[in-house]
Amino acid sequence: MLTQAAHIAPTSRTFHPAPIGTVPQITLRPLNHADEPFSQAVRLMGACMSCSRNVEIFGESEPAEYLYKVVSGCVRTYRILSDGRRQIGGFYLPGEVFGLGVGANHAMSADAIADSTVLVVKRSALNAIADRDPAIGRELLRLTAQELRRVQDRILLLIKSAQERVAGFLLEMADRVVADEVIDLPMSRQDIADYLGLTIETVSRTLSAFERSATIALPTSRRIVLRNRAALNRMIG
Amino acid sequence: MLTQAAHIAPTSRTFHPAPIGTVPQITLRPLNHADEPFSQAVRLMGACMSCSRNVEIFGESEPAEYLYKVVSGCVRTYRILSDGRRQIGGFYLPGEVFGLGVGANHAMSADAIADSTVLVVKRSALNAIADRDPAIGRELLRLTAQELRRVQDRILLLIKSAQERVAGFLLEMADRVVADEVIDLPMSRQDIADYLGLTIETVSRTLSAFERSATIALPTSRRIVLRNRAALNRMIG
DNA sequence: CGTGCAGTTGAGCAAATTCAACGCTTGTGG
DNA sequence: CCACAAGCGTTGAATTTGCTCAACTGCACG
Repeated sequence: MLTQAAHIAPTSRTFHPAPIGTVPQITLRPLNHADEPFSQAVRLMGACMSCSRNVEIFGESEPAEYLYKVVSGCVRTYRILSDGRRQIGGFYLPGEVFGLGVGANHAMSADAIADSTVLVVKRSALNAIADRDPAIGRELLRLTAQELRRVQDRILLLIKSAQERVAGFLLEMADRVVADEVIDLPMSRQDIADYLGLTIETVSRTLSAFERSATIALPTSRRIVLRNRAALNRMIG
Repeated sequence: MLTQAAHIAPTSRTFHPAPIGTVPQITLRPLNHADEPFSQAVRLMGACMSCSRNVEIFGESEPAEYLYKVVSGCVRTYRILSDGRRQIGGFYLPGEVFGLGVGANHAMSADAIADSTVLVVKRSALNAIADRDPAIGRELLRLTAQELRRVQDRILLLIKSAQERVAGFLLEMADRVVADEVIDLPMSRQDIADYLGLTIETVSRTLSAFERSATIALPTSRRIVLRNRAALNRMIG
């Protein structure tokens, strides 16, 4: 009886990773660990594709044939509950991998929050070379364990008060985008609310309270300036 | 500003997996997948140890040298927040593996809820043979991904109402213990509360309400009889 | 028999949700 | 170009939920 999922944009389910031909404006930026066997394999075997805002990348319980790496933009994973509530599994920024987890089917749906480009690589191909090169398997395991760790950290957030959740969210985002003081959020208030298990109103009120106490500034609703990071750190305990 | 961690038993930090000599009453029961390379390796290379109630198995941020598999009893993992609150990461029943996740150090502490026996296997040994046998690596990945999935499912619980959380917990436990109607919980109300991000009073009240509505019966406080599983399923949506 | 621990229950309170209204920006069509 | 609708975000008031504090029960153990 919490968030009311609100307005899920009618994502066009037309997109599928199969058509390799759709190579868009490839922004070849320096990928991190670009020289490792895993990243190498992803770059060699992966197809680069672009998807615009609100376009679905894969759907819950669809066969999980591919692994994805964000090149630019931002992707969210989510589940819709039967009563319409939505839970966001995570936000994925450039350089981050999503679609992890074994089992035949995806546990969540994924779509682009902003216009994005994504590297797509066939899971079976990755597994095949993992059998020959242990480094690939280790990297897959490392990524999965890192994702596990991140989700565990979020559980820690979800048992806390609204103020602590929002503070924790801001610090997490500041940590993940290179920006150190000014954060440009790619996601809406509704996304943040569904990520933190709060309502959009509570998120908004909490941010306003932070602004009143000079902890942050809100030049625009999506741009957040951390004025007093120490105060935020104190909140999350 | 939620749960108040309450009464963490003074776990004796004396225990460490190193002393292999401490082989206790080894209950050799049929392990699941006992013939697979992974389980085989764990059985061959693992040391069986017993630990009694409230004895710590490993501590948060200790070096993660070992992997553990519950043989009998029940283990919980947890983190203590700076303000004293406790978050339980998970309960591990016989046959289940804990201590997963890479990185040099553990993300959580672990201790025995009831007198337990646990198989302990050196991570480095497992990694060494994983480089030669891809099946080991795959199984490690599978277990980590399964753990990830379980944690994601719990996030879905944590964004819901107290009633939904408790109902979800009961159904999860019913699913994991072989018992189909009568569940004997190994954990206290405080453990359940810290697992679900609720207070002990709310858990107790919710269970009482379930009993009044004839959804469950409570012969003793730790024994729960599911009288109307459909009603519980309806609650979790 | 008293002490301590685990669990239950009640009353009051604080926090977050719900419902509702409003402001701002954007895009669209006349 | 303006009017208007739609989407997003903010704010206020009333309500609900779950927490805090406190008392009380049953049980095990010395």
